[in-house]
Amino acid sequence: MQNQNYDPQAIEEKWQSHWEVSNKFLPKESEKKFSIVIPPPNVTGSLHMGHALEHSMIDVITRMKRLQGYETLWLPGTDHAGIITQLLVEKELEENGISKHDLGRENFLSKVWEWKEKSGDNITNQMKSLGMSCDWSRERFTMDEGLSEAVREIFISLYEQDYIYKGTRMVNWDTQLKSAVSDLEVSSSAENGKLWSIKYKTELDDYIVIATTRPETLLGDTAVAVNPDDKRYSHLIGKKVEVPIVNRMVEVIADDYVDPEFGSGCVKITPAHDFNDYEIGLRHDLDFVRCIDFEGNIESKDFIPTNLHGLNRFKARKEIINQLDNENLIHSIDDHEIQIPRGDRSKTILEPMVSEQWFVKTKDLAKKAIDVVENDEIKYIPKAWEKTYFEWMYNIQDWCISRQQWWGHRIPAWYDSEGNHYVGRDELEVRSKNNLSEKMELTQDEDVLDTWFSSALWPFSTLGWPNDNEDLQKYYPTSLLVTGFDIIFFWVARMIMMGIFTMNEIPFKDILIHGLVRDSQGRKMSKSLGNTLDPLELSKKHGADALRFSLIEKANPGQDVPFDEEWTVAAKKFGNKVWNAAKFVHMYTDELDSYELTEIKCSENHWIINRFNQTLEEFNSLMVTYKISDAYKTLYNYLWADLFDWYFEFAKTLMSNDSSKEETQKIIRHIFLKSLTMLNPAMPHLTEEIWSSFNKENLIDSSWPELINTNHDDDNFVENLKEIISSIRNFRLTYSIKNSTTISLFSVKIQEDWFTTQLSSLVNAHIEDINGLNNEESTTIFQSGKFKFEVVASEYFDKEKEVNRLENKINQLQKSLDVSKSRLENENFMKNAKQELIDLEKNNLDSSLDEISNLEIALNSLKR
RNA sequence: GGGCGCUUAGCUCAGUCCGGCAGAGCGCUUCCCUUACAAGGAAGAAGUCACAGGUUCAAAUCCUGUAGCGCCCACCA
Repeated sequence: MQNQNYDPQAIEEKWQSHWEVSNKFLPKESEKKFSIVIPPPNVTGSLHMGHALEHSMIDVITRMKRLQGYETLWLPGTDHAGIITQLLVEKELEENGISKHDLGRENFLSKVWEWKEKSGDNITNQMKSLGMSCDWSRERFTMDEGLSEAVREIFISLYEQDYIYKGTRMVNWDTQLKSAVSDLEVSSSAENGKLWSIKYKTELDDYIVIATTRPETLLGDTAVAVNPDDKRYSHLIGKKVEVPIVNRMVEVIADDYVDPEFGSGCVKITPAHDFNDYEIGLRHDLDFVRCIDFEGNIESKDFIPTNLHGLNRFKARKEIINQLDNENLIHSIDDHEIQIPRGDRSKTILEPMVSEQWFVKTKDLAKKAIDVVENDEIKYIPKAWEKTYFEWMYNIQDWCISRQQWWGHRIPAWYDSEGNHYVGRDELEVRSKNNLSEKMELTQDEDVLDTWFSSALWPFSTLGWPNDNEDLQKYYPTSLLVTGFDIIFFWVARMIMMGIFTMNEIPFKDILIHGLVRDSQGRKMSKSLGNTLDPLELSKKHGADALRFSLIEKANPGQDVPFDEEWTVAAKKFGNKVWNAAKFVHMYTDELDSYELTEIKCSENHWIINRFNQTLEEFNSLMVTYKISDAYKTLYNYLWADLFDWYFEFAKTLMSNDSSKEETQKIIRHIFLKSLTMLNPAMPHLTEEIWSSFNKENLIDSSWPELINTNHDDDNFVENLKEIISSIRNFRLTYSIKNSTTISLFSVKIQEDWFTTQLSSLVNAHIEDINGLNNEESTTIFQSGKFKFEVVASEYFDKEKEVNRLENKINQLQKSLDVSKSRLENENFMKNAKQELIDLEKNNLDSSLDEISNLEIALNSLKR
């Protein structure tokens, strides 16, 4: 027997440890497989609302599949999150006055590992406390031995098949991290800046004006470009101009890139510090003169005035402007909105920098990854995201995978003293493969790989690749990926490419894209706005089940979730309702020895079975398209309105009668427990606890409901009954007739027994034959379908008010009647509409006419 | 500059693919402590389906355009 009150805290931890200890989350052998890998959270992070949403969605699907008899694996794990984690540890060290260079690489890394060990369990424990049904025995970490081996193997085979190359390229350089970052890790924002127009002397003893937003880069100018069709400057093409301050003579070149309409139509070209200029530099074979170093300071080179040496690039800008001004070389200064590229992690302004990096050639890999989505082997849900995916994939750039960091997978490449590189599993292998003498000194590449490189391997590396094992056979490709749209490029696209490259098979079939959790006003949750909510706190306050349900109830594909704590409060009330419903079922049914269903006779029981079946069917079909929110809203409405509000009341009547008692006891118990099973994936603790008060085995080991056989068509009689009950209750309210007052209802003929029994018991009425009614009495009428009841006016109500009520009712019916009438009289409608629809209108016409005429009779009797 | 999405009740959203009398939850109003549940029950009120045209017997739904909001991508110095 269950406790008196619903207390989530009292039951949730108990079941979490029970499930885990008794290995309930391990896959159970079955023909049908369902596997999913978690989008690995950062190992040092803690759970936020986005995680809670994502994990709740995954867990609902996972638990449903488990109940449906699939061999179900949800594989958890965490990501080493290279840059963020390193920054975090560096920051902590700095607070103690230690820099990572003081420690050196080895010592620093052991500090990071310490940190990882310390906080690594944090997020998994938080997941456990929300009841996530991951197979924790298979938990992985992107830097553990197996996954590191996978990274090495794939780096090597990509390299050997020419998909990885090392090259000197223009990259986005983060001067704080002192590392290259990929194009994707750059966010541009429009900011107010200046456009400086600067005079460059020409060899014709004249000057031209060039416009720039970054005057400090003129130190590295190696050309000035104009549009080839620009008549104003055609005489200068091929001539020299002098770059101020460094007094370098550079050529005026013609390039289509230059827009003659913008600024003066002349552009300074700095091939070493601008992406466009870099391209132009390549096209025109210009010199690449670096004038800013990797820390963002001006280089101390001979051609640069010494007062600028080592100066930070922004200070240098001021200094250069001053100097130009002194030399009278500033033509004008205008306000100008500029796009400032910042690093996602450090938030500092990035510097385009030419440097030597490792790249993945993506064109061919992307081609295959596009094909599998185009031919529907992989489906995005919602489908609209496929367009975004295609757009990026068609224009994909080579992927810069090296990072000048310490925390991460070190690049498996070694250099000899001449700078030649050799790729291999380790130094020994490199030597033997390349016939290098043992005397030759080799040093390993200092850099590590982009974190997303190891994440891209996640769907198979976590299953044990490169070892060909049972898990890989069974669970690859995985069934589903649930993730946010913000990492489609970072992660999803790359997993598809790497999955196909490595396994020759797609990594997952469906990609379910969820939305963002926002605050109740629809704003993004952010620390700076102070509108973040802590899922753990919410769970503590209202229960994990309530938190899960409040998220699930809003979680349709692609849909943002505007979250309000009220939703969680409401979900807890729902849990309480279910709890009390369970008590009710116990109270009325525990006395039976067997709950085996037998023949079903009662209309109300047929009705609830039909409602259950409809709900189950709708739920199942919504879940096929991952409309989790709609599925659970459907279940919620059915449970609360149909089962608890209506059916439980009907059942009380049925169970007070010996002839229908046992049948109803069986049905109510059966339906309740089946419905509870459907709720289980969303509210696992509550349902498991309730289940345990009815059954010996666990709900998690039970199975998903099937449709219940009923030989009875769904007639409308119970709906008629509900309608009449509602209108009589309305009638009571209108005339303040106390519930304790028994109303006398007169029926034309004594209606079916079950109907009148329910009616009289639910609205406290006494039902009599119409013959007992004095013809002179004014009456009012309640009708639905074939069921009709009259009530004597003088006993209960005010005639005038009732005339009003009836007239309103007639008006309503009349409107509907008019619609049907006009349609049926419309030749074109009769010609074109489906027969079904015509029949529907005819039926409506008939029933409306009938009801109206009955209401009019009552109306007349009142007006007498 | 390109691309995508959204606009339906006070709030959050279904419904739009495939046209057939506008739906749900929350909130709101009134009544009710009736032995599962007041964390509850009952009954209500509430919408020019953003706007303007068009197609159709029939449009929230299809077509064209407009406006507002949001997001993504992009090198105009």
